Amino acid sequence: MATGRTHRPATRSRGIPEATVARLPLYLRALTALSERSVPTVSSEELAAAAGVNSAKLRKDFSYLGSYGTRGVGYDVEYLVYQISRELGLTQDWPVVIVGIGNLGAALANYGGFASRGFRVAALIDADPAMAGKPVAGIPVQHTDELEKIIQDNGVSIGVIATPAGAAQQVCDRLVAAGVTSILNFAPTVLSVPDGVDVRKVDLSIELQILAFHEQRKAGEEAGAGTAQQAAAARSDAADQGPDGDVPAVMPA
Amino acid sequence: MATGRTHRPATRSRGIPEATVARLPLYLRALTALSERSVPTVSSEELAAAAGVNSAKLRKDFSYLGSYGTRGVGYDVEYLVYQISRELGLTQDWPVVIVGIGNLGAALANYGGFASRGFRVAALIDADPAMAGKPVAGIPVQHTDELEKIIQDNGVSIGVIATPAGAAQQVCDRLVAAGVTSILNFAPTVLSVPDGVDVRKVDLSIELQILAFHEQRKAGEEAGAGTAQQAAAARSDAADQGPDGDVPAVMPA
DNA sequence: ATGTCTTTGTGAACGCGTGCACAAAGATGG
DNA sequence: CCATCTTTGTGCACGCGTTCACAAAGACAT
Repeated sequence: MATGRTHRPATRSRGIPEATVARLPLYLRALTALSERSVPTVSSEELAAAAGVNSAKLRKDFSYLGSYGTRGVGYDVEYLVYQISRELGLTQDWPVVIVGIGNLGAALANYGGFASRGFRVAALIDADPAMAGKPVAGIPVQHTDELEKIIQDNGVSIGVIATPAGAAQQVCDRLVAAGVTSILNFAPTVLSVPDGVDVRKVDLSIELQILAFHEQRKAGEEAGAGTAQQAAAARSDAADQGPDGDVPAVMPA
Repeated sequence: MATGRTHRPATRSRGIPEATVARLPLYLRALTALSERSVPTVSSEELAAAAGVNSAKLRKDFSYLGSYGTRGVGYDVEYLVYQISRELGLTQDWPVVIVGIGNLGAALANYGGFASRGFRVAALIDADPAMAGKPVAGIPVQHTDELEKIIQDNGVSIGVIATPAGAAQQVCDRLVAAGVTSILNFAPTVLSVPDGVDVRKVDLSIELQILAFHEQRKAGEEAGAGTAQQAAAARSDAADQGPDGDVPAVMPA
């Protein structure tokens, strides 16, 4: 998972476990798809399959929200969509600012998934004066000097940081000081924030490294057991070392 | 955290817990920074602070790798950088393909964090014939027809999917069939893959929804207890409803 | 050599999350 | 109204991950 929770150790928020909260958006997506196909009801088994989870887990997750199902029938799709939306706070409008309009920031601004669920890009902010006024995704970029004013005028409580790592903590501090209490961080840094502020991070590099670990392990197992050579054979230059073999100390920067 | 593990239920890979693997890149980043500042050794306490984790957790994590510390002194930075790099498989080259060169795909291609740790963008692939040959981040985009050939010629085992949701499963199937065994999925879909293939997903929309949940909870608590009005007051139009109040059924699409 | 001080490595307890398996609930048909 | 069948909701047990707390290990000074 490309995400990590910081702070809020594992406090059940009003009885709903954190792990369940993280799955609600998944259920909601599957349910929305069913709703668009005008499917009236769905069983836990079907919905679980669509969301890629265990059906018992799904039922237990829903049980935290209340008893919204009908035994022998399943769940009412529309009703469940509404209940989950409400639980996640998606029935209200969430203005969001994106700070750092580089390649990634621009991509995020253009991302459709933002607007679709109650999230509205209230402003794009960048430190480069040359960017100021230039429209990205139809929204003019504003300079960092305006940050505090933008946050306050728009009542923004969610900020997205897409700056270089070096600027992230500073931007974070300013966002928090201006009233932001939830931060989605794309910069490869550990942000420190005061109590009561939620930070979630998305880190491409970490995800790739985790994949590489498992990939290496697979390659090692293949080499160890005599089976399944095809993948190992296809790889050309992969420096066929054992998983534990001591290799010359060539380290990436 | 914008990531979720699919498959591989919780199998310790050669004794190293999954949770530990997910933190190793964090430690590595902190250690690399220390290394650049020529710091020779570091204590578990200092390093833990830099990585944003508990020091006991860090020590236990390192204990899975072996006994690399010196009691009374701490850990040798250079040695630890090397050991973790090796454990994560970063001492070898990992060619990666990015499929779907839209806004996000292009941003990923331009992302510096790729190249820095042994990951090399071997090819960019897009279904749009008009994109073919056009250079993005200095690499010419190739058409989807070439996918299988590219994978095999370059020995690619890690694929990044940045296509629209509708195309993701199909692209995934082709990647897997061609030999890819690790996938980083940015498309908002649940991918189904055969055993032995790892999928990690990065989903902006899910992260925002989780933040919204906690944000809503915070607002509710504030309203409930009579304290800390300043944040609630700053918010202008935020539809000041209780956390449980029944509201008119206005749902986002 | 001996004592002191720092810091690691880990045994043990605890809590969260997961999944099984089943009883309860309701729909449906006769 | 009763029997049957489907599907929910949940009690329970298990395992992973986290954290505490401390003994063991080594550095360093005397």
